[in-house]
Amino acid sequence: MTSPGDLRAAPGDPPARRARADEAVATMEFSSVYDPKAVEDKWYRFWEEKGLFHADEGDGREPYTIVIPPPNVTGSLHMGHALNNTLQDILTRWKRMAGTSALWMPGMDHAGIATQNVVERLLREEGKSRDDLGRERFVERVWEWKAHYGGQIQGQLRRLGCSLDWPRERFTLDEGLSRAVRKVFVSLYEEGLIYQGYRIINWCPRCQTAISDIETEYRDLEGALWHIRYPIAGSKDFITVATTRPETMLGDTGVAMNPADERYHHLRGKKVILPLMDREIPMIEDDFVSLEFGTGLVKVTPAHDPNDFEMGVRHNLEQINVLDETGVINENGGPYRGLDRYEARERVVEDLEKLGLLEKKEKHMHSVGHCYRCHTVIEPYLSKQWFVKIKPLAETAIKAVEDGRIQFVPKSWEKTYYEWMYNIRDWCISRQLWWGHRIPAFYCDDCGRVMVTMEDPIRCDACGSGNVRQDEDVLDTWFSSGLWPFSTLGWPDTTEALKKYYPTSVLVTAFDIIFFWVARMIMMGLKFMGDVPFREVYIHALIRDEHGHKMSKSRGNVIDPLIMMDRYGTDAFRFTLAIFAAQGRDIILSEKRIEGYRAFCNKIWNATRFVSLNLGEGFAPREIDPGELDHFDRWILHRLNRAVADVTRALGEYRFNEAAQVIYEFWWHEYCDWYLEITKQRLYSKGDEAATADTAKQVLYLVLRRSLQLLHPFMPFITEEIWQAFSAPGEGPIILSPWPEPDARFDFAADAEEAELFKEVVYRIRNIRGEMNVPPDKKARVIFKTSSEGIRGMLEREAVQIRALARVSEMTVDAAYAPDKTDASAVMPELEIFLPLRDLIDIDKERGRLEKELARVRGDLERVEKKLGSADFTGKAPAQVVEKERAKRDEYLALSVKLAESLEKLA
RNA sequence: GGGCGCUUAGCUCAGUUGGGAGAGCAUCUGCCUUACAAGCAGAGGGUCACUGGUUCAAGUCCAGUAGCGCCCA
Repeated sequence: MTSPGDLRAAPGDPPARRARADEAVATMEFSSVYDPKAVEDKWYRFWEEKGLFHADEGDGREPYTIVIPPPNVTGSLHMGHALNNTLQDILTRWKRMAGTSALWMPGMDHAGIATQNVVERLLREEGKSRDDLGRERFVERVWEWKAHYGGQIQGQLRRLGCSLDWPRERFTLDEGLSRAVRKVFVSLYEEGLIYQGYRIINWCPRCQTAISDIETEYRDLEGALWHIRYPIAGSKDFITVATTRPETMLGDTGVAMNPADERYHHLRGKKVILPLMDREIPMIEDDFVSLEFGTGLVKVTPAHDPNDFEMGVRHNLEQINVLDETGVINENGGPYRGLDRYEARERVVEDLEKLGLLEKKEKHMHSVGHCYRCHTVIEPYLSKQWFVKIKPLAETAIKAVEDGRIQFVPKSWEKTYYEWMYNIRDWCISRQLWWGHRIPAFYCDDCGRVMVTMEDPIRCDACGSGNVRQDEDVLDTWFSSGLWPFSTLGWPDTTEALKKYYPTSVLVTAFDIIFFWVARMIMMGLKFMGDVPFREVYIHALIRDEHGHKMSKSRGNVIDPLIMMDRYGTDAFRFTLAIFAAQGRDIILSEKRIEGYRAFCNKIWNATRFVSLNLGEGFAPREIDPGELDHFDRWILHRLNRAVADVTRALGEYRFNEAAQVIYEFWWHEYCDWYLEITKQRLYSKGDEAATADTAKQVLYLVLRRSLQLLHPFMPFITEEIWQAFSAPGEGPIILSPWPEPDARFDFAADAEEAELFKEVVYRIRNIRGEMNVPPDKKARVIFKTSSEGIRGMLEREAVQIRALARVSEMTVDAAYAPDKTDASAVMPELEIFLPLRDLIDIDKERGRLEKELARVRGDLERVEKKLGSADFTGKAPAQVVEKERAKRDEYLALSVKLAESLEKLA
């Protein structure tokens, strides 16, 4: 076994290292159909075992870093992951080949709520609850679960071919990252940026924890608006309030009106009687109350609504919490105690109706918050929680994007980022869970002192009491993910890795976690590293179903990436994702498309098979001397240069679809369709062409190798398989081979143009044959009529190729040819092509063909002449554009004249 | 209610300083041509959602309308 050091090129190696001359390439038998299953596992193991994904902080190369958006430990690979990680792998493999120290940092997220839910569900199946086990035993149980069932996604990422530096893998709950979390918490607390407070938070009664604002998803639901009468104290009159949540009235401590609302001025300073509870509550006046909505009077429940909470604080109203953590009415709810919130709603409404206090019930659409984890309806709930004071952090984070230290690609996402950052509210970070980083706050039971420290205190630092206990809550999982770009590199220690690889180069993610994650990493990175966590943020598409909905299990609209990989091979799947990944648009994936790119894999495979069969035993690659190249060699090498430049540029701009498209086009429609076909004459024939056979082999081999390299980031497996099955001694694996660069010796623009003319000639003859239904075995005679010396030279020189590719038996060039009535014809600039078809010709068909062509050309001519006839155009358009139009006119004119002549002969 | 995006061939989608409408799949025709039938050669198919504006010139820039979707409240 070779060690990684041997496979890896030294930093000073020339970029275009080639195999030494005179050494024969290894060849192998290729089957006629590519079988992905036979190669994928093999090469992944090879790369991983040899440590080829490893980036070495001491290698002296330029760093290139990507940190993986850590998947949940409970997660398994879905389409979003597949796209996200394919794109990161493309970038990483590209940059690794391009000679940088490319680090792709792997890891996972402990996913507090999700993981705890999974384990609690398992316990329930055993008839137990987490309380039966107790905190310590429960957390142990979660670790056990993780050891056995967690992290399935890692195997799936390997399956996808991800070149992650696995030995560096981190987990948000491991020792080092926990130390980072604690350090951040303690410093923010000491700075006053973390505080504890009583607030209305979003409470999930099922998960029984607080969640943050952004973890709450709003959905429009049809509910009801109940109009309820509250008697005015000391009067027979009553007022009417409207509410969507009647059960909360049990906690009402006031009724509010807008001070400008003249309808209700008679109520100023009055009190009303809260029905069912028989509590006297005050009327208050507050600008918040809308004059238009409902009756213009609103019940105020400070403990169960964020706006009411604010009003309650302004007017010094009592806060009465009527719910417990499970969403059941508590002792403050009087006779309704013990009822679930929805049962209580029904009972309250029934009772009001009996009392004649229910005025009416209307249908009402409103937006209701749901838990993003379990989709339970969120309860706005008053409780004591920990918060991050976010404004000061957000300000620096906004600046970092404004001044360009961080750039979003596509740029339009910056607006979304600003929008959120300007309106950001304090972040509730405490969760009433057991699985996570326990909040490092300690309370003295004797004096009430709160201590937030790096080391667990044994006694109170104020009164010396030993009755010290730690806060029961854990931190929001995103608190630790926010530190990911530096905590994974060793922070708070100053490691070599941290010095070399921070700031990271780019963060690749979908827009749906810009708020959850991207913004928080920026804030935390700037705060604790003093520098941005990444220089660019590439926001890619979301994969949606055919209706434009996000794919999700509950919708049942998922396409399973693992099944796609099984069915079509990983390379075809990855390539499809890449070619779909256009900027700024979501992806609606179709399986047909994956199938199409499986055919591309097969095409590559068979092209290789062709080359392999034809190079022959003992083929040895050597330096190519530009002087030995014929026009087609020059054409394909020129096109290769273009492809290399285009792919490199596109990748640099995160235009994955463009890069993939260029490679596809080059491989299939240039290399396979034309160059391979052209070399056949040179490889097989015994004529003059045979003299250039060796050159053709060298070019076939060189272009194949470079094309494989271009394709490698997209299709890692098939390219490595072919590369190694078919390489010269001393050449390392493709994954470490140097990224191709355009070779200035191979810029042959003029030859390329001539080759395009040749292709057009072949196409025209094929077109006639196809339209006239001339069977392939029927070879045709062709006469070329031209007075151009250049064209004549090309035709004569490439006679063998034209005969082969257009299936021509005999061809002549004759400037004075007088066509026969039974000739089919085609017209090109400065060239006419005639095929004497004799009895094969269908005169009507030929006439139809020419008429169609003539109509097209005349249409073009008309358009151009109209343009040129306008003084505005000739006067105002750039001279270059006008000149181009004139040239077009001359061409169309010539073509139309000749077509008309041909038609006349048929008459 | 506020913001953003989309509307191009039957389907899924490209189209980056405004200057010749494209790909894959599907359809039709002819071919098992010794790399590949997961293939080869050829063909048909679009008022670039609609209306107006800017411009010599608009799929591309601007405004409005309609439909669809997303995010936030």
